Amino acid sequence: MLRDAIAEPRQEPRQEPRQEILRTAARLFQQRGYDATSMNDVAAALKLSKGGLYHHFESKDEILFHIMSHAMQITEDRVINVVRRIDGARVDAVEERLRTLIRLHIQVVLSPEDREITVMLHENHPLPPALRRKINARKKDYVHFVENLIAEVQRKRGSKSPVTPRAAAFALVGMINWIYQWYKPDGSLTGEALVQQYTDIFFRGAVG
Amino acid sequence: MLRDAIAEPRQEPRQEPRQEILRTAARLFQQRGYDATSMNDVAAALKLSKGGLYHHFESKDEILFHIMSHAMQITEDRVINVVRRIDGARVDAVEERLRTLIRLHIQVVLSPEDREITVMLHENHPLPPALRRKINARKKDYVHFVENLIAEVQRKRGSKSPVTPRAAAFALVGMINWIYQWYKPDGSLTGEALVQQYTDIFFRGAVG
Amino acid sequence: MLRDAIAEPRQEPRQEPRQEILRTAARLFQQRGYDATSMNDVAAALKLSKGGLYHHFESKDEILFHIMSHAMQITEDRVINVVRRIDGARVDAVEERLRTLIRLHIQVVLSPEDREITVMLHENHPLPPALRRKINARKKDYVHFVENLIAEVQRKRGSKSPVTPRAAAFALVGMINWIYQWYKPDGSLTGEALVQQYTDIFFRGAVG
Amino acid sequence: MLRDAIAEPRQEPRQEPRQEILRTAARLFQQRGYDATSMNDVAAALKLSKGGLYHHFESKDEILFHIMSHAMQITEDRVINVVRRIDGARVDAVEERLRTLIRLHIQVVLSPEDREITVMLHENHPLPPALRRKINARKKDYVHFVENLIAEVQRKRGSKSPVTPRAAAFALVGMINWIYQWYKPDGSLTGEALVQQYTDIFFRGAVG
DNA sequence: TATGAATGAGGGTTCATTCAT
DNA sequence: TATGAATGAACCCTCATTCAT
Repeated sequence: MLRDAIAEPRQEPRQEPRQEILRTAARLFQQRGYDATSMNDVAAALKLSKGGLYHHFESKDEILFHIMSHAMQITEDRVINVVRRIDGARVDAVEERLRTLIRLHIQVVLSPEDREITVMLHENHPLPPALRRKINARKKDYVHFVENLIAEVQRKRGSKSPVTPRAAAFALVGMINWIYQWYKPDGSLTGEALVQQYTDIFFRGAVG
Repeated sequence: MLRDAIAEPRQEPRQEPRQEILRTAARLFQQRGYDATSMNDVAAALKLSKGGLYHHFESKDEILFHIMSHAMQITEDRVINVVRRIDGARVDAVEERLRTLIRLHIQVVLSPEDREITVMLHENHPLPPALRRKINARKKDYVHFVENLIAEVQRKRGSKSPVTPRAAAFALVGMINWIYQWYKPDGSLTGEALVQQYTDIFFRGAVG
Repeated sequence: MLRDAIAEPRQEPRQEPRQEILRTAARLFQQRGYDATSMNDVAAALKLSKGGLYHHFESKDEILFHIMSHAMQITEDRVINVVRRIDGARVDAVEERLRTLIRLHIQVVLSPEDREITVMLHENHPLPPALRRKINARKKDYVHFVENLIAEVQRKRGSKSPVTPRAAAFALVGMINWIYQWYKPDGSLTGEALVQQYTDIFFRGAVG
Repeated sequence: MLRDAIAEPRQEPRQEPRQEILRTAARLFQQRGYDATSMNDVAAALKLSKGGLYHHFESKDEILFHIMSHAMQITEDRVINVVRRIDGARVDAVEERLRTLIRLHIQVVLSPEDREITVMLHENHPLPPALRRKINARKKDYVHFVENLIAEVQRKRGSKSPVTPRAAAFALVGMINWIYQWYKPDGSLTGEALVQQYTDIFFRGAVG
């Protein structure tokens, strides 16, 4: 133990090249699709040989899994953890939490540097079952978090809405996640406008 | 002989085999993903040789394209055309149109026998650009139809909502289309419940 | 016997469709090459189904063989038989025979309606050995005929040329057959000019 | 170890495998024809997997193109460049150039180790248009070289022959290139005899 | 005769992965 | 670590041929 710490200070593989591979692979997977992207493509984009790639990741599956894990991590860090930190003592804190979640979730989906999000949203099929289950569990946790938050807001508001938090959570997550299917950053709709629109729709309906 | 002559009055030029191929292919594409399904798989599922498959379709791409076209056709037939037929003279006809659209769109997405819908929603990447553009044009038309319908409802209601029909249309279509990603037919949420929940959310918000 | 002749007056397959198939196939084989032309291509060009084609010919090989046979027939009819008919009694008849052979052979190679010639010259490989041997025998006979003719001319002229009739025959046949590789009908060199040039070259050399 | 270090001073970046592939492929293409030779055949002859073959060449087309390029290179190196080096000052140098060209060209066609020559002469069809144009340009250059040489000889000789250098060049090239269609190395006609025969025919005619 | 459906073998090519160097 | 060569399975597709109708 001690010997290891001294004699081999850097036993674990360096993290930077792995990160760069994941970033590049995520970009390619997003642009062309996972199946249409070969390990050759990834290696070439990194100016690396195919063999070199396999020194960092055991398989293409593993790369996809790490991209998805990273995407979940980003979501948890930049949405859930931030929302959790909002002070619950204030009177309208709960509602602010929900509004913040909507805003942050949309920002994550729109963030152009986070290609892994789109990959996570789209590439469910190729992942081997065992790994898919892991990702799905985290996705489910996310929806649960949203569901609980919605329930809290309804409670705080004394809402008599027939809408169940569960369905509301799926609706919210669905309308936000679907954004990657149609949103063009150079279109007329800015990210901020989208946040306000979707917040309004979710809180007050679209035709009120 | 005579029996045949009576029972099968004429051997009309068979369009069926194409339909059966599309049905089977759609099922496999939905289950395993387009890229993960080989023409061999499709042929085997049809108890046909690979070569026999190519007697009916020129390429795997073409099959995918026809599946997607068919999915759009279903959507247009079973949602748009039905909605259009609702009598516009009645005082609340416009709102009923929108409610009907939500219901029918959800039913189409949930319909277990229409595998092509899911394929259309998911498999954008593999389609060659020229064919993809055709499908995308029809998808865009659909969203426009929804957008116009929402605008009408807002007008009829004298809505002062800051929500634009465009954003509302994307939100609605997104939350419905996303259903295929999580819905389990054997779960606790029935299709009809889902319709009511989503309608409420869209008309009055989720926490009102 | 008698019965046959009466009851089935046209026992043998009609010849016309076979001829048309051969003509069309020869054109396609010449344009695209034998291997690059599928039976489908041939059938389509004839506005015939693939199955229909096989009622007239047993195999693609057989078509190629008949094309080549026909090409040999043309050569024999339009070159050898004509040359043979030139009256041998006249004093310079032998030399005229050779000049005529050169002219007719070139005309056959250049004849735009006789696609089978080019096919015969080019497509040796695809023919099955047994059939190839048949064609090759006739090709050999042709060269022999040329060789004998050249020998006669040399004898009549009392030539002391060291050139053997055999080599001369190959040279003559080679330079004429090769024409299909480079000749463009719309170029500056007319067929008649080519005849005169090649005749001169063969009789008196190219730089005399 | 030490032995190795001495015997094989350095493992230079291997260009050999490509050369060996081209050599083997040329042999097979010549024997069976390009279309009748599969990549499997080539790989098997090299004791290589099909996939391994594609490590060195991108496509079958590319292999054919390189074979043909190499054939043209051989022709240019062993015929044109040698002929060009013949001293032009001597009085009969021009005629010697032409005689040398005939000899060297024939030797190239007869050379049993240069299979690519035959392939280049025969396999025009399979090459994609873009590549075919490149090869054809070099072929044309060759004929032009021959044409110019013939013109020079005629000039030097003060020839009054009606034979144009252009037609003479085609005739010469044709009769030589055609050799591959009939020549048997084990026949009675030696290469050297063939050279003398063809030279005589071309300079003085076959029946003079 | 003619058709259209079907077959089965094989075509060229791709690709994730392995491994000696 | 990194490379380049190699593998072997699979992929989409083509094609000569057959056969029931």
